[in-house]
Amino acid sequence: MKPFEKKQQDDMSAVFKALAHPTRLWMVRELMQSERCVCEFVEASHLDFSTVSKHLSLLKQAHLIEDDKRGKNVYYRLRAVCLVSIVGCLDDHLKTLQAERAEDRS
Amino acid sequence: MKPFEKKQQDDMSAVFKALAHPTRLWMVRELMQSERCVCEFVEASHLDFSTVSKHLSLLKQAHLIEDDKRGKNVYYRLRAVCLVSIVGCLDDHLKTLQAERAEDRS
DNA sequence: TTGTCATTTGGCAATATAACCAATAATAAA
DNA sequence: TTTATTATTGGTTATATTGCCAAATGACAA
Repeated sequence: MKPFEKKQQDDMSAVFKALAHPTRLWMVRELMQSERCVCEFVEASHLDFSTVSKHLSLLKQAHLIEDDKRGKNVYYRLRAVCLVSIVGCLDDHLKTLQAERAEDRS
Repeated sequence: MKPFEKKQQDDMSAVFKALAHPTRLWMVRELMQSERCVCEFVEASHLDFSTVSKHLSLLKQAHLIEDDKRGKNVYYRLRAVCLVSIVGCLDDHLKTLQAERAEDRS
């Protein structure tokens, strides 16, 4: 594998790693609706401010979201548009699996 | 969040977790080409048989691949067709980012 | 049956991740 | 300026993940 491909591979692993936590996946889904500030995530999740901030910064490092400070607040929004189709794709896949399991039981 | 949504969320996290390791991502890419038996992965990766087997079983648990034993060998193949578009999508996204960085440097 | 090959499973040590608290930074309001 | 608010960073502990080795399984061959 060429170094370029290797890097691409590692970058993509980082993307999946970023999405591999229920909290971060929930955050991405929220951002698919509209931008949110850190405090909104804190309020809705009942997690510590520091925990939320670290989750967001991980998503940012993976180039999936971006932030911008306005007034006292930091607002995050989706950067990788392809997330919408990826999550949609997997929702369908999981629904199909569930239907198959229901089928097997009947 | 309803219990059903919660489960869907956790299932999807499991999918991303399964994809979040360079070795497993490589395996998925290989399986996008054609089915492979465990020993082919072992040979190509220089990892221990047990390590390879565990990676594959993790992908299987996430319902992304399926296996079938023929003779002495166990063959794995892609189960989640949507992986092709997901990986393609992210390849494009990462290429775009790289192009942007090249742009910034010039 | 006995042996051999391909794979899986259990166990262990090294490393990575997640959550909290405390401390710090940056901005806005008083 | 001082204080309050919002967010990030550093540190610690608990938990999860990864990779290897050794042992167990399962199917075919002799």
